Amino acid sequence: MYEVFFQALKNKVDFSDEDLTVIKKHLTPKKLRKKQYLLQEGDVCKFVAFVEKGALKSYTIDEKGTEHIIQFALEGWLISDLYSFLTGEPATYTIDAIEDCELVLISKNANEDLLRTLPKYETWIRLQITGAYVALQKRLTSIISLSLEERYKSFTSVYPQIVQRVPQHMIASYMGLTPETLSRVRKKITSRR
Amino acid sequence: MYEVFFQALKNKVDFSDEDLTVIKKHLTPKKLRKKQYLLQEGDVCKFVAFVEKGALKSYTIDEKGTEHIIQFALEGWLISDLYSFLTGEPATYTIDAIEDCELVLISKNANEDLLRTLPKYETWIRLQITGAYVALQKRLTSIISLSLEERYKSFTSVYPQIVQRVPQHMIASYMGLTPETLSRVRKKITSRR
DNA sequence: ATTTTCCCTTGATAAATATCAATGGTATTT
DNA sequence: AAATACCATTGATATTTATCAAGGGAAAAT
Repeated sequence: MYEVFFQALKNKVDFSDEDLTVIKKHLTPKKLRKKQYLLQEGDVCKFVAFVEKGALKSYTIDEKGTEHIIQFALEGWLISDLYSFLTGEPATYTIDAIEDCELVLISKNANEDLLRTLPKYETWIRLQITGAYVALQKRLTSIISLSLEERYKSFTSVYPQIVQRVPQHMIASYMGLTPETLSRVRKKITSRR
Repeated sequence: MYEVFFQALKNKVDFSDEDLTVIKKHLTPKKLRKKQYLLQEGDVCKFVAFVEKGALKSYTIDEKGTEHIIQFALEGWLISDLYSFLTGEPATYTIDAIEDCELVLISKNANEDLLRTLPKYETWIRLQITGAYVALQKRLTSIISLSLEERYKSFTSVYPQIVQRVPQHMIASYMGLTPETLSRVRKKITSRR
């Protein structure tokens, strides 16, 4: 249990076995069936979730009922509504399972305890969030500076696992497109080979 | 000197006077005239810059020579090419001054020393990057889920200082639009009042 | 085995946005 | 004070993307 999570911890920071034991005490495992909610918009987000297995997405729904995907999370990734988690405000995102999932939840209390008592945990969190920030900035850069075709190619080369496991209409949503437009972009790309 | 920076430090974390003295030793002041470069694409980014005074932008330039603005930074904000700073790879962004600037530079060595020796500094950095991540995620959300009009309104209400101090064509670039389109969006909004 | 649901594609058309060109205003430089 | 550079706006047109509608195939449910 928690194998993927512990591996992720050790990859970045040199935790001792005692550190890991302490961390373990603060974790809660959770399984989720495909299509189940992890978080619903309007609820307060009380955890950060680490994905041991499976795939999830976070998204908003607009007035028309259209889903706009903010983030995917596969094995080894963290997912949460960070703003809600940090402030206690109602979540603006919904999170649900694209596949059956095994998660490791870090509650607000657990997070605060670990930050207070285990400096290495804070280092790990800092590295995680820094990596997430850099990745998000790259995504934004590609949105405002590349053509659709280039964006899609870049996406498939950076996240081939997502392309394989997630339906295309979700990738379209993640890119801010309609499924029809993404289908046409893909056609153009493949017809050119 | 460094007043704004120290205020930003104290706002988030309870630094002692000794802490601040230690930090001060690691800082380098820098002034920049309007239009001067702080960082050029291709160079390695060797610092994180805190803005004491003035305004800067980071951006990429595409094959056509068009500038795509990734970030603005006003007083109290940090700006850098974080990926280049962390990895030592050549920067993908250029940073230059929109107004005359007074900056506080934190070099790579300074950053590493402070992280190693001053846990509170790590906490401050973690809080900064977390805030930046949340803000970036909001920007992304508005790009993929709002109409142009709503996005511009949201931008002006979140960043009124930027609207006042930065030419509109730069805001258009930041939004991924042509100046003409932004001008028309603005016209629509104002004509409706 | 059949039905149902989900997903992707395609076509026709509408709407949004970019491009190109021109103008006038304002600030800055000379 | 004149000249220059910078900036925002507007119009005409082209391009891109969304919308609406339909169909077919594969997977999942019954």
